[in-house]
Amino acid sequence: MSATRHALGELEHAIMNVLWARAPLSVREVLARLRRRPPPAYTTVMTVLDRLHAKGLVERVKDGKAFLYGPTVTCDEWTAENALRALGRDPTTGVLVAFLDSAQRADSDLMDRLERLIAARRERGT
Amino acid sequence: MSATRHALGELEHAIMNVLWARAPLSVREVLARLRRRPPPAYTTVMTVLDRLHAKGLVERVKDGKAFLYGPTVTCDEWTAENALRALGRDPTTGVLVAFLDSAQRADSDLMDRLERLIAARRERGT
DNA sequence: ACAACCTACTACACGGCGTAGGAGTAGAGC
DNA sequence: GCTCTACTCCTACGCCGTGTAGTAGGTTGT
Repeated sequence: MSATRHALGELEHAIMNVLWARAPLSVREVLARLRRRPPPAYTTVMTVLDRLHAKGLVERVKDGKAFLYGPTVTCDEWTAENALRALGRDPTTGVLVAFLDSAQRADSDLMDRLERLIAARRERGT
Repeated sequence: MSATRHALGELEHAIMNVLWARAPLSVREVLARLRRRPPPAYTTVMTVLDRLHAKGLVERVKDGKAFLYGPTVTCDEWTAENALRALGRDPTTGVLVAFLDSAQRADSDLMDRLERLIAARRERGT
């Protein structure tokens, strides 16, 4: 069941997006930047931030009487790790082939970009 | 808004693994091949197969009085599509870089294998 | 001291998943 | 033909995660 331990809900993800766009932010600032109608209650945002904090996805520091919240991982890292986790550890060749198949279908440039990034990385040494 | 929320539960995944290993199978055969203690009830397996069928992940055909169940996608396709979905559509360069970072950390060969597969695919045309 | 603002604790609804019982049904053996 | 049996279908319940929020209680400035 913990296979999806890292799946976020919709509001959780929206809040992470706010924090990824600009951090650190107070609860009130997060609430203000959420574009949802109707806007959730202050305490709703609070609760979700608490849960994200419990999951280790956000950290918080006291600023006066309020907390400021910020992400502990970048959006890119988070996204990439999720994708890698989805691939499973020690992916078989079959999985990788299917991955490239899907990638090419979805975005014909994706493979090129991957190839260039791998090449560039190799030039930089390891 | 999880129309495309394809996260499977633990039992669901275990059953998919059974079907991926050998299909088509009847409910009883799936049950027999599940290595769980205590073994779930026959109807539990039935219910889960029903749900997987409703999700479009398995198909079934009548065989006498029983149904035979088989996966509609291969394990590789399923895994690869999940990974690609996790990357998001139109992944930024930052995401791809982070993906390669994670990949290299997790499995130092992974990038090499990806590179070779991309090269091979390019040689085959397209 | 009071008002405004913040956090912490608690709660409830809802949906997905694991779990399974009981009803219904159709073929198999007597 | 009638029962036995195996299978499916329908229904249900508990748990947990998530969205949602109220209330209580603390702190700070006026």
